Amino acid sequence: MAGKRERIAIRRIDNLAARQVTFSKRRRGLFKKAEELSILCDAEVGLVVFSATGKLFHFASSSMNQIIDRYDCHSKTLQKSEAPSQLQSHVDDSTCARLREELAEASLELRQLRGEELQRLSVQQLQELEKTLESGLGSVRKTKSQKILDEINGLERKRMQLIEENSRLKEQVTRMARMEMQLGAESEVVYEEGQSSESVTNASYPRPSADTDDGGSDTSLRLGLPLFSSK
Amino acid sequence: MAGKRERIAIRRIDNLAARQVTFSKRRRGLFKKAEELSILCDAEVGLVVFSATGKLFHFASSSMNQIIDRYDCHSKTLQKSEAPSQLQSHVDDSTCARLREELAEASLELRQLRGEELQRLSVQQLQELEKTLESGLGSVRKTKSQKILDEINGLERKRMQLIEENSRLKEQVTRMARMEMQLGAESEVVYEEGQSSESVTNASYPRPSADTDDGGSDTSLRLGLPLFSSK
DNA sequence: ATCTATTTATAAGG
DNA sequence: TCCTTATAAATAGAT
Repeated sequence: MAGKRERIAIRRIDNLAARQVTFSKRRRGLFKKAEELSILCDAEVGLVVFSATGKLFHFASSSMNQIIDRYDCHSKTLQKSEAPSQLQSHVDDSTCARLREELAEASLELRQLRGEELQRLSVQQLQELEKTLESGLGSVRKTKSQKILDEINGLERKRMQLIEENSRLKEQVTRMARMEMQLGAESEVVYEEGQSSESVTNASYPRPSADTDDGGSDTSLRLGLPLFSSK
Repeated sequence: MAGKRERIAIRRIDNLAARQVTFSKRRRGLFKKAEELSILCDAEVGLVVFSATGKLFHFASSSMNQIIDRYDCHSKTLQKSEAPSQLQSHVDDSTCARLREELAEASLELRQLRGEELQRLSVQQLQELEKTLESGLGSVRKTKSQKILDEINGLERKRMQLIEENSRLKEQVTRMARMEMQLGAESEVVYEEGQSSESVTNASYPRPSADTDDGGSDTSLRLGLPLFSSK
């Protein structure tokens, strides 16, 4: 009886009648969902649709003008020092429009690089996009590896410095212990000795020499884990 | 294991967390459907959503400004005489500055996705960039494959149509040749015969019937070669 | 974010 | 356009 429904590809429907039928069905669905979103989630939603034949359909959870204004000024974060001189600010109506265009274009490119809105692109364009992404990915991975190696080397260097400092300290402790020993008969005071050669604490004995650690001894570098995620 | 789903009433969701979760889910769905409608039905679609927290989300099949302009035109019905007062231009410097900022930001992001200016990024940020690129690349490849298959199918269909037309033409030629033969004694004129069944030219013999090719017989589809570059 | 049971949207056909 | 039905897609609720 009824149609065996099939999945359809998202590309322009060639048959005019079918396109119009689909347009009304999906338009209704879209407007319904727009309204539901605004109600369920307390969001402000504005939706404008022009059919291929030029007919206008629109929905606004509040008023369309209000939404358009809010969209236009979205981050007019500035109360700003209003220079009320209309002479100056009027210069750039067209500049503004051009900026908007450029921004729209850049945003589209960004979305496409992120894998969105690809349907209208030709195979040729997709090919270019793919090449761009591959090359970008290559650079990113190379840079990341380099940075990771740098950080590892940095850590290694610090570790070495600490080991050195550590032995110096141990030597010093030993020397002092010997001195105490010689005076021991008089004062009966003995210092404890011994620490694993790997553990370093900021012992409160007088510092043996100048600070050999340039830029503070912060050894907790934050790596963007997990390292080496995949190939 | 998973939730027994229940139908929900369409009214504001009271629980904040639930409202936010629903917002992101439904927002994605709505935007997807908006894009699909614009592509499937060749419609111009503009969608603006402000979350309850004031965040802006938007989609435009062409450019939002264009859509807003077209919307304004329709709703006003009035071309009207421009009030030439300087108060007219409501786009001020702060908007312009904001646009410039956004554009700069978008440009930087674009360059970084393309693998430039990565040095100042942390390993963490590079990691994120890498993930974004990988996912974008996946989408692009998927879309490209689909388009290539579409084009192949289209070509195959056209080829079939041409083969059919070809046989019709050959038949016609044969028929005409026979007729000439019968008249041959008188006029001594003979038409040549024969073409490989694969080759089709626009023979200048009278066309056998109406044009069966809707939308022109352009069979030279441009594929973005090389196809199937890599996985 | 991920998973499923369910609801919802919708393609195909009258 | 509306109706019907089978099926694809979205998503509520839970993890």
